[in-house]
Amino acid sequence: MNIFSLFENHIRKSVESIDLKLESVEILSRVSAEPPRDASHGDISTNAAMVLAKPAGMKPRDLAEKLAAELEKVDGVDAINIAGPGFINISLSDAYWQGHLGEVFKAGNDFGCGLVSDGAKVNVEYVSANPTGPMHVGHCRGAVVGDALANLLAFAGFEVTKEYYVNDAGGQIDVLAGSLFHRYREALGEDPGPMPDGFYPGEYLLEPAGMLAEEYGNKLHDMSEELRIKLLKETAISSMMALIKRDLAALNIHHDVFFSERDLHTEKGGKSTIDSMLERMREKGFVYDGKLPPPKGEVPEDWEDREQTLFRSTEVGDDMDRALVKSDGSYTYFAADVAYFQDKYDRGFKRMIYVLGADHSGYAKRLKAVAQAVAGDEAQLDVLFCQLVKLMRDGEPVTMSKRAGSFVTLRDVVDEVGRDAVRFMMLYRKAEAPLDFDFAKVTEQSKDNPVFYVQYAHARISSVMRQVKRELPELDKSAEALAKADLALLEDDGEIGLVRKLSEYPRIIEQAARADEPHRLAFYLYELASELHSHWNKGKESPTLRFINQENPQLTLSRLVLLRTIATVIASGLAIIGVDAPEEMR
RNA sequence: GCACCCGUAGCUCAGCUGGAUAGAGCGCUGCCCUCCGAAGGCAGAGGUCAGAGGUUCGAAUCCUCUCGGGUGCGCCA
Repeated sequence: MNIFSLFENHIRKSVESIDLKLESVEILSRVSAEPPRDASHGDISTNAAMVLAKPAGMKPRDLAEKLAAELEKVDGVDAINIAGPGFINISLSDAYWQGHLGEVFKAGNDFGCGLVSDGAKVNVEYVSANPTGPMHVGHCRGAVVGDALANLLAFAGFEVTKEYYVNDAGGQIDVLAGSLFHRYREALGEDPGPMPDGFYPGEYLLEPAGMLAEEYGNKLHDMSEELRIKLLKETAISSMMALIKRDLAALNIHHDVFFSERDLHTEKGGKSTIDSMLERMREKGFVYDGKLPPPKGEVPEDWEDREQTLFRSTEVGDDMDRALVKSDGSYTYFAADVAYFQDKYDRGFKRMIYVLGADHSGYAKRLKAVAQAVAGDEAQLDVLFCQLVKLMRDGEPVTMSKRAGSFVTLRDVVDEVGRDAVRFMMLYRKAEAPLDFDFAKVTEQSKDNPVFYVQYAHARISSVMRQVKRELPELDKSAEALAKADLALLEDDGEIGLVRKLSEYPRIIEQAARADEPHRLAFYLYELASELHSHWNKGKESPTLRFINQENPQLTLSRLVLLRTIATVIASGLAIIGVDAPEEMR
């Protein structure tokens, strides 16, 4: 129920009925109906006359006149005026808006949902932090943006899978296992000396080390190296993933699939997933043996020029070909990536979204190249980059240094400022822009803090609901009674204005979902809250505008419908962002 | 050297995939509580949209170049 697309249809029909001589109908896709920036320009504005004037061989204003004559016949249209270079501004009657409010109220939580897709499968991969320790604050933004985007797409009608790629293979895991063994020996009372350079010194390995010591005693020393390392790796990884899942849960993030990189390397019937992927790619001509040019700019001292197995990614848009096999014969991370994408494609996804940190920006081209090589135009791969977050305290940057031990974990931040504030603030900025996150501001309860401001609007509505029970105990406020309320009683400009703002919600959802920009929703909610606060304060000067009117229970009932609908939309939007809609503020 | 992102009010940022007189918050100035939550609202001042070209009815938005800031750039993960 997006009234703007509804009117786009009305406009197209009007175009048909005046029988323009258009060479192609493609141009019609540029015709749009949108809310004018300036409210005095009416309720809906269209560029139709300006866009179509040239192909139709007419002057924009003449065409506008003709279209206006047609559009005037549309139900609910009160007045039409033509302005500027040829804008057609449509004003809708109060009755239209009152009727619209009724529909929105009836739609309830479904208002605005399912408008973009009919259940197409989308894979959103986010977080994917290495399982070598707890999550740090740098992971935070991608986690929130990815989660909100997944929620948004699901609301818009996609069948979304939230996925986490577990990098549980490669050298870092060897190091992690080594670090755990070190801690294990300590737990047994041995003295293995100081933790070697490059190992993971964090205290988070103490717990799994203790568990190993308790369960196995000193038996790990007696095991074959192969068996011991296997056990250490498995223990370390499951322990670290438990940590990470706990941290994510604190942010209310729950993935559907945890995809293990190790599985791609594991041989089944003598062949790993990567092996078979390479065969397929070799057949397609994307795999060859050759030499890579040395890196541009500063060439590393230990650069050696040698022949290796390469992926012909330049063929599909990348800047250079990429290595698939390391000098020791094992596969590169990139090889696993190709196999991973192949796997997603084989699982039936036509669209894969990767939410990555800005430090991976160089990765976009090769990922797109992978998608092109594997799936051609059958699948779409989008990369969403989240810029860095600068932590601030009292206007001063918080310095982070692992060496100095002032390393900020994601958990620290959530514990200090709360889940809602973290999630909202991470989305109150477009992802590609850097973000300052000030601890002081985010915990402040004032309009300086948008999280609070939006939640406050919801709480205020709840407050009216509580108050009306006291002031009008006799009034039937049940859902059935609300559904029957006479909405024609709502005729104040502020009230109609609020309905108008509500009508934009499906449009915002659509645009945000199509552009992969969940932050738009956060800004919309702020605007909606602002209109509510503004209208609320008018009731202070004009008591007749207060929501509760003792002398007029019927009017009160109608206003409760308006309030309830606003609360529903705020709660709906906040749920997508992943923030609570509280009944009261504390 | 190359790639990607950013540059909008004193500060932090929106700007609806090209629309009308570029908008919020903070800060500054002045107002509004006998009243559903003032944890709020109203009004005012504040702009060469980094700069220069181009595309067209129309550009903060698209293209090219320049300047400035950030991130990354061989078998790491």
